Amino acid sequence: MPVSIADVARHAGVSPSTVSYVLSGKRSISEDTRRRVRESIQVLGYRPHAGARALASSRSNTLALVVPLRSDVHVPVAMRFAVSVVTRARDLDHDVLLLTQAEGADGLRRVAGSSMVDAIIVMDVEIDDARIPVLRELALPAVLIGVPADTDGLACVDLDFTEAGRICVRHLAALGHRRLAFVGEPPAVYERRTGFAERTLAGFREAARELGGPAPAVLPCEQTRAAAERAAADLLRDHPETTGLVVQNEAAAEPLVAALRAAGRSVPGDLSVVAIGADDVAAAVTPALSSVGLPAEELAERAVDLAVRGLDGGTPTGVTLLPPTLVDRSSTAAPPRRA
Amino acid sequence: MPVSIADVARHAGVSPSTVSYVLSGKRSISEDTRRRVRESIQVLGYRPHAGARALASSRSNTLALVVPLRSDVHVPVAMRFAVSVVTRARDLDHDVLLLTQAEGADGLRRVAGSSMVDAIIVMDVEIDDARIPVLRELALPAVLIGVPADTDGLACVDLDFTEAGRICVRHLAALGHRRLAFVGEPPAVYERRTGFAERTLAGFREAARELGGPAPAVLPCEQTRAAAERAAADLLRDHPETTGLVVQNEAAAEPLVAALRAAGRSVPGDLSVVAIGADDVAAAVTPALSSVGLPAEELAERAVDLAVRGLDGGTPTGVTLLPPTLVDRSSTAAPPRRA
DNA sequence: CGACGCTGTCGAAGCGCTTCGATTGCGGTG
DNA sequence: CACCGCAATCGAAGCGCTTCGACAGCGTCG
Repeated sequence: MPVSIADVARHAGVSPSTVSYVLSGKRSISEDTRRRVRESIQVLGYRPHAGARALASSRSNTLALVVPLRSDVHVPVAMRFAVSVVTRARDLDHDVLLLTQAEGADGLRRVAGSSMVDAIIVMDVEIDDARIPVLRELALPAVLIGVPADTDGLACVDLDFTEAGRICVRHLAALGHRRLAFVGEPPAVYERRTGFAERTLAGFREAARELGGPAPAVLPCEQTRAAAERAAADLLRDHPETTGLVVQNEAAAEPLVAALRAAGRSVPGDLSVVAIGADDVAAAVTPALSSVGLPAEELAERAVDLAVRGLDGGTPTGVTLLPPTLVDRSSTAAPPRRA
Repeated sequence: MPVSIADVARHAGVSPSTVSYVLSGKRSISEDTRRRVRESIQVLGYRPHAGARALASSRSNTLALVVPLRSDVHVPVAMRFAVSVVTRARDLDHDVLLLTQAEGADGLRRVAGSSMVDAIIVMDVEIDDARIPVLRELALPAVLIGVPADTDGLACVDLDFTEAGRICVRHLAALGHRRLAFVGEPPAVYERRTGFAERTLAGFREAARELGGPAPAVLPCEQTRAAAERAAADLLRDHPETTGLVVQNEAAAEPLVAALRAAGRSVPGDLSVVAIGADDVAAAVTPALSSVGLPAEELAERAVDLAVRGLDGGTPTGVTLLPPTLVDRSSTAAPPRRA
């Protein structure tokens, strides 16, 4: 039942090495031979043995993907990344080994040490991530989706969240808003210093500062309906002057807006809202939220490309920040005129 | 940098085969030798080469996991399965290769044919799933999470959804409810005949029939807030006599109940609601919903166990149905007395 | 027209591991 | 005391593939 390269070679009347070269294209093979070999492969249903191949070529054609399993990351977004990574990897003839956060640094050492994978892609990176030093010592290409403090010797891909924060402020400012507020991720996300959250806030604050006026309110928020409702109440009570709101929290966006409207605030009549995150969730809110989308598919593709490309020509390095774009929907308008 | 078994053998003053036997435990080795070998492994930082091992032993110690990426499966639930599968696999010293639905039957053939994996676990199985025949011909252990029509030669693990449907009815009936309704998964889920949805409905209908009276209303429902609100409105308009409601749709449960309450119906005062699905989402609704939980972790564990155990002692076969349990929360009570 | 450089192919040497005899000392048995 | 069986170990033969060096044939150039 197991067809080997030798079987194919015999069937095609060539040597095993020729079959190998047909498959890899690393040496020129006559048109005729190539055809015969391909036919034999077809007829016999030959599939190269992945282990043997990895052994002989020291290439497994497999990528490791570390997915987060924290309760405070938005699962559908993480899943979009994961699926996009797999899809892109397959396009480049690679497979994906799934690791959980829980495996930690040891897991990385294990899969790298046993040559199971050619490169590692890590999601949900913290500013001072414990896995960074390990990744660096591993001598495998590593690509982070997210940007840590020290990016030396690593490849990082992310949305330019700092700019995303700024863009939201500028968009609101251009409409005339001066009193802004920010509803963000759960406190734990900031506490462990997750790159994207921290950077967004930095960009938001920086742009808000340039606007002048008092520092805007910033409210972290758990990913639950109840927390979002609480945030809405807090906002209306403690910062009633707010006319422009930026929300970075996929789970809270809808209930937050719903709560604001339930409290009698019109969006965007009284309060303009801009979201940062998955575009589909922003678009699904009533009213559809203007938003800076998270291009998960593109980020994932870039990450895979870097990982696979990195396999030849040295470990890839450097930070790739995708430019954010704000899609204008029906949740932003000029602020109400002062009474 | 790459330490091989020969290096370890030299360092420990034994032959490579002895090192191998220390690692595998397949032959008795003296306490003393074992210790020396272990030390050398430690000191040199040896990791067996996965490919070489797979080649020599025809065992990859890797499982393939096929995850669904349909828009109509609840992503967090799928993720819980996936993470649980990986976790359990690691406990049994296996890794997990991630395949997407999109890879389809060819993907299965590929990973099986190239000996990348020792077994395959498939989620989101349909009653007449196109992958079933492929799985059967593959001669690798295959474990399905879900139950197709023909389970010959396959191992299947699932919650007993038929019984889950019945239990909900019985629970409501015991409280005195006679007029029931069912809000289910998106229409597409039924159209492609996904096992769990179809079985739940069958159990529900069967138990409802035994209650006597007219056939209960069944409303499929997309996984959006708007759809859930529509379902609530439809229910109140077309089936106002309903006092007991069963919901199998993680995304719709909360908005559905919210809409019913917004329409002036008290839960459980006017309407009792039982959910089927992830326990955490049911518990998070206001009021917390009585529910039949989906034991994703346990199902995943069983699936992995079957897959790995199946590796020795022939392909595992047979259907394992976990008994459902209803957790009583605050969403069910006696129906209102007739006016 | 001999040397040269291609192109297309082959053979053989590994890659690092497992596993199947075979071998060597033992203590114990009859 | 010759013999047996068992525990502990070794050596060698692969597993299926890639890749390097050789080499045969052939058109070309000086």
